[in-house]
Amino acid sequence: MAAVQKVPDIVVGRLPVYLRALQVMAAEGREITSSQELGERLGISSAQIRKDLSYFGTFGKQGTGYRIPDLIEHLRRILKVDRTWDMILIGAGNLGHALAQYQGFTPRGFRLVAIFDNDPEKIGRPIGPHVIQDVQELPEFVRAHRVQIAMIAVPASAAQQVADLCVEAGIRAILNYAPIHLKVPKRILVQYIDPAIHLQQMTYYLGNEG
Amino acid sequence: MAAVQKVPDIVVGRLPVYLRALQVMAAEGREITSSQELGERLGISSAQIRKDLSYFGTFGKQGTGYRIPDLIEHLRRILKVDRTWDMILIGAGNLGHALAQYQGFTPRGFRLVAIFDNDPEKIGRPIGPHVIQDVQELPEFVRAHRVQIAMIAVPASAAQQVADLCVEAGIRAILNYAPIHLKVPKRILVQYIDPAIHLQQMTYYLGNEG
DNA sequence: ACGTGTGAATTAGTTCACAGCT
DNA sequence: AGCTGTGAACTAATTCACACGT
Repeated sequence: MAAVQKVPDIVVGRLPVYLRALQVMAAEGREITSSQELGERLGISSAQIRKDLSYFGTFGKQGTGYRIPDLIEHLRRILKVDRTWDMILIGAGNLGHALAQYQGFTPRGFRLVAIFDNDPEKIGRPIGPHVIQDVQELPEFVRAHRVQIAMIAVPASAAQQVADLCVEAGIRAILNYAPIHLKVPKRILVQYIDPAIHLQQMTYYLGNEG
Repeated sequence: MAAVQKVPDIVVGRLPVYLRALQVMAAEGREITSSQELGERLGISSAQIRKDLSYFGTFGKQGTGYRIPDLIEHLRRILKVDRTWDMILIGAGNLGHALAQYQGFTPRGFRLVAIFDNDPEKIGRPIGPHVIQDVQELPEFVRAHRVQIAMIAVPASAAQQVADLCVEAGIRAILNYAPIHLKVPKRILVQYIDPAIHLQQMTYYLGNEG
């Protein structure tokens, strides 16, 4: 069955996790896997994996399982990472530097094409292959290069303003590292990364001994 | 009603988000809010917020709403961040440096107490107030200081090994930045941060024009 | 004999809607 | 008049379990 019905967000959210695990298996030289094996690796039920995949098609072979390279290709196509997406980064602090140097984007479908900051001390300095640009140049850059994805790594106090600028410039998806909820039009996709949120989720379950 | 029934994980996962938003409001000088206002800020229904809070007690006043400082205190107590948790960091690369310098942990209940790496070039070097220690010293340090939380910021190839070492040393909660799923005993809490996963979730929804 | 794909059954999560307090 | 807290109603997600193809 093709993806005619709307796929639940929660299912879409698991696909990249499946893809990552499959790529690990491929790197191990594995050719075939099963929903059961994949589920065991990820702590997910095999039924869940089969059901999730069934929203998009039928990729396995009964009695055998899934050919890893094939399933990887299908997932890459479904997630649209069978191409490379340009991204910009705003914020050239410690986190910005780490993101700028991160080698993990390229093999997974993403490429950083520009870094912006508003600090005159930083503008013009190199980070890896890039030079920090004035955030004022962001709108023109985004329009000229048709960039759709931005990563925001500025302080909380500046994040909303930067987000507004991005949206105005035509950015359609934001990965926000600032610890605030962004107010953006519904059409804009936003994902949040905030380590303290994850840590606080865990401390709830940690005993009081600490 | 007190937290007698088991609280769903998904509810626990939202509490830190509520807390963060309330702290923003408090910083704005606000004293009172309502489930409706909070929900609008976060894109969540007011009923959801009231229901979530009802797992833990009744914190609001009918006709009025919630006193922000009080609700913050309740959430901090519920999440056990009304104290400071010691954390260690393994991996002193770009990301490790960013995490080591991050000012956002302290105000939210966390304190980095040690940084480890296995690279002889890095061991002994300072990062902010810390000195990078040999990962060999990790077990003794964790035991001596009763550290319960570790952040893993090493390459994927080393992450499982580091996680095993942490678990063996007595770590109970792991925030893993390496792009692999960790195999750990069920009693260990693990949270994952992987920007590519978030990006791939968004590209699913982005049109094909890019 | 094995593992997929999938309706059906079950469980979990969200929203409704309103009594009750301020 | 306004907003909480919460059972009840509803919707969503997960798991079950098995027919079917290899």
